[in-house]
Amino acid sequence: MLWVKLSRKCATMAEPKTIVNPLFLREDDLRQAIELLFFAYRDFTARGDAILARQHFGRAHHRILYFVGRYPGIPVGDLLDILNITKQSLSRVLSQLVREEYVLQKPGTRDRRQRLLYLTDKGKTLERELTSEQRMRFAAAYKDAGAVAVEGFRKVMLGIMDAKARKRFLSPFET
Amino acid sequence: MLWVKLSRKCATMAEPKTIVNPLFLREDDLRQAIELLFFAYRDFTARGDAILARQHFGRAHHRILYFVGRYPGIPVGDLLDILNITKQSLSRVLSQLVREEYVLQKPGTRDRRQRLLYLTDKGKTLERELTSEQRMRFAAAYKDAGAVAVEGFRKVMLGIMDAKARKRFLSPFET
DNA sequence: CGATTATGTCAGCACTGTTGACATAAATCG
DNA sequence: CGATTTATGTCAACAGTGCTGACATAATCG
Repeated sequence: MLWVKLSRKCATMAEPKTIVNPLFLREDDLRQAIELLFFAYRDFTARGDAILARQHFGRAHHRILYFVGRYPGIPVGDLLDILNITKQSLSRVLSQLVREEYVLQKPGTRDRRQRLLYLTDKGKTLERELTSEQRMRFAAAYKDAGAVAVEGFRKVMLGIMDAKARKRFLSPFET
Repeated sequence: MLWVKLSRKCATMAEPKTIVNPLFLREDDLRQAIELLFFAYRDFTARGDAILARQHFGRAHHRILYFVGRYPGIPVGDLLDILNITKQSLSRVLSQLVREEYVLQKPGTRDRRQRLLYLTDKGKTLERELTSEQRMRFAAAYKDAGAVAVEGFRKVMLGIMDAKARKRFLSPFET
């Protein structure tokens, strides 16, 4: 549309970056960082949302499928910690996934209060469909960017996360 | 909570990268990438959401304030392009911001159909409060990660974005 | 002038997150 | 054992955000 006019105003957005002093972070660099994250996340999630809409599902369904697939047998409480939402929010979506047989619940053996979560075959299929698009996206981006860039990406993302999440990410065996 | 137990199960997440199978490594790297983006975005937006909740606002309000602050005088259509939402979705939030005097609308001079958007002082204040937290987050992350990592982050994020958005980001003068 | 464009609005629906209240079963502690 | 805590679930209400569909106005354009 009026992207040309708009673009004139954001000329600084794409000026050649010859980063001289990393400690002197310009306002514009930080704005650009915010926008990179915004646009990347926006496009990263867009196709998954479209797939989910077919099933009358939303992004929350994908998140559950993803993390249950990632940690088969995960208790509900751990999932809540990962997602940082209330049990009521989780319950609505999770019970739907259980009812429609994407997710299976088994009582815990050590602690029989727990409901351990597993993907059914149906759940695995949908999870794969959703996540594979995102993996391909990262595979392409990683390949284009190169190993050094990937390590840089990792560092910056870890720096953006809260200390708690970063700690978990880096030393999962820690109490 | 049960993070210890969970952690046992996600051992692959942080195991030293000495595993031989290259296919497994690749899969795991990509999963890790997805999770880095998820956790970073989750924590990146959390504090802003809390601030917005005070004003009975949501993330959409922040996005409008942000981009109007970024491109003063932006027409509504351009904002729609940036946000990738429908005019109805935008309108609900934008008219609220206009009504409560965070955003000012002026008819365009060249094209009087357009409503050019500007932040009021009130809007600037709130935008600054919201964005400054995010800028500080990136400032700290960038500082810790170093210049090389920042460039890597940029590359990967650009690779994740859709080609259209990447093009705009990289060559804003292009038609 | 007729068609298109920029913008707005009303209505309805769906997903997702919140708070508050209440409930059950199992583990834990004194 | 009995009291308490923990893990989980559920009902209800409310708010924010995105969508579709339909309709409206004013300005621009050919």
